[in-house]
This record gives sequence, C-alpha cells and structure tokens, in this order.
Amino acid sequence: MLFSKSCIYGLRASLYLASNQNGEYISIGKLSDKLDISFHFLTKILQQLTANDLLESLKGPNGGVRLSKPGKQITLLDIVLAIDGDELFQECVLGLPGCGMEKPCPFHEIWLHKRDDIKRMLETRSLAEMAKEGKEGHLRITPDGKYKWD
Amino acid sequence: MLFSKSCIYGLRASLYLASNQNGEYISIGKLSDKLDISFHFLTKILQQLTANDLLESLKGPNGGVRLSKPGKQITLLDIVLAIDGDELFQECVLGLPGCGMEKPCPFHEIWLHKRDDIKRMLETRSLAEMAKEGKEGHLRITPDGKYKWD
DNA sequence: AATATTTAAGAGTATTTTGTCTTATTTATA
DNA sequence: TATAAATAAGACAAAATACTCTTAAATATT
Repeated sequence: MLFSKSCIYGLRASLYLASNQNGEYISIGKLSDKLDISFHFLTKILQQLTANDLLESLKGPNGGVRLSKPGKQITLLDIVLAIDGDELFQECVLGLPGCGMEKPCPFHEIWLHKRDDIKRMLETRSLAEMAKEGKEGHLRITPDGKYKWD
Repeated sequence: MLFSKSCIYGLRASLYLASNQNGEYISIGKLSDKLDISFHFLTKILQQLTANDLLESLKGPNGGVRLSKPGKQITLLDIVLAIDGDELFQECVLGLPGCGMEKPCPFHEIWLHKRDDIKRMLETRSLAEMAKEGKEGHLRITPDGKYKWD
C-alpha cells in the first residue's frame, strides 16, 4: 500500500474541498457523509491538515473546514507529507537505516529514481488541477462512485 | 512502505541464498543470525517461498533451505508476489475497489505507469544479478552492514 | 444570555501486522 | 535403532494501524 488509509482519506477530502472552491466552510459531517468515511476518524485526519496550515477550520453553526489557500497552490505532495510524512521518499526499500549514497543497499540506486519520480508526480499536481480533471472526467473519489462533483 | 516487513526479510534472505550458490542447504538459523532477523519469523516467511516453489527445504542435520533453481531464473518480482501478492500492482492509490479503465479514480492514469514501471524493474532483475551487484559493490543487506557476502 | 451546532482533544476498542514460543515431524549420522 | 539437528505448524503476544466514543471548547443565531 503506497499511502496509509489516513492519507487516502485526507486526499479524497482535499479533492472534494478543492472542487467546492467558493470560500465557504464545509462541515466534516457533510464530508464524511459524501465520501463514506467515518466522521470521527476523518475529523482527526483533517485536524492534521489544519495543523499544517493546509486547511482552516471554524467551529460552530455553519462552521467546517476549507482550503487555507487557492487549490492551485496546494499540491498532492503537501497533503501526503502532512499525513504520512516523508518516509516513503526517504526510506530504504529493504528497511535498512541510513541507506544512502555512502552505504547503499542493492536496491538503493534503482529505487531512488522511482521514488523521486513519484514525488515529482505529486509535487507537480495541485488539488485544483486534480479536482478539475476529476470533475470533467466524471472520475470516482468514493468507493461507490456516488459523489458527482456537484 | 513499499513492501511489508515479511517481504523485505524474504528478499534479503533470498539475496543471501543467491550469493551462496553451490547447491548446499543453508540452515535458517544461520540465515537469521547473519541477517539479524528473528529465527521463527524468518522460518515462516521462507515457508511461503518454499510453498511457492522458489526455495526447497530439507529437514534434519545439514538441512536448511536453498534456491529451487539457479538464481538467474528467479526474479525479484517472484519473491515479492509470493509474499505480498500482487496487491501493490493491482490496487487503487485511493483504495477504491474495482478502480480501472472503466471507472477510474483521478490517480488511476498517472499511477498506472509508475506501478508498471516498478513491476518491470522487479521483473527484469534476477536474484543472481542483484546478489552479484551486491557482492561486487560491497552493498548492505543487513542493518549494520556486517554481512560481507563471504 | 441561552441554545444549538460545529470542531478539538483524548481515551478507548478493533483489526492487522509483526514477532515469539512450543510442539510435532523429518532425516542424517553414529 | 537412538539421538541430535533441522524445518513445519500453529498457538500465543506485542505493536502498529485503523476506527469509535465521549467530553470540552468555540461560535453563530435567536
């Protein structure tokens, strides 16, 4: 599994938020309902994104969360790093500590390129861009595909 | 994490075995000692490889495990598939069931290439080849680097 | 000011992965 | 044939991940 479940949920919610970019807060209840993700679990995940200044939140009636800046300025990598950290882009395929140029494992050289490739893919794509593609291509971000990018 | 711990241990042990290719059985006790992997845990993992006909085992004195065929004929992918299955090469980045050409998620298209790339990398490299590179380059397959490809 | 609605925080539970231990089974060797 | 050395198998334990529940804090609305 490339990303943790938490990270996946965070990405899906972020894409939702990016597709509803009119500045208003969206409640986590609505998000969890639309995306079929447990409310409390999603709440915690979004708290991490808020703590990382990717989202901003408001308590109380009509409160919720929204992107802290235009979706064009938040990359997929931002979300991944905020939730899963940079382990995926740091760690050794064989799990060896301190695997690097100095004392590499047999996988080091070949994996380096792949993982940088993945990182670049996430880095060069914004939430806005992904959400736009999702909307235009009628792509899924829910298991049952019920979310229609209203 | 790309591979599970089990898979990592299986790969490291397989590389060890491929570097000691003179047909004799090597005890799991020796393997676990050299590679710093828990004996019982490693035993179970190697049983999976044996069950998949990648290794063959012999009980009793001078028993142990060895590659079931020349290391040149076993790919890294063989080991990965035997332990982790093909999930990594099948599953959706967003964890959506049945994500494919018909009803893709926004990541589908871009991830497809990356994962095929990784698969090809594992498919085109044999244990023998990797072990040879490891030996010649004095590369690590243990956390402390104490294994010296005797 | 009171109330209802929402996120924040943290304790608690369940599931999966990782690792340990014990007992059985096989087999080479003396 | 007895013994010791090894894998096989399965129960058990610990740790990490995933998920749930309860209570607190903030805030818009009446």
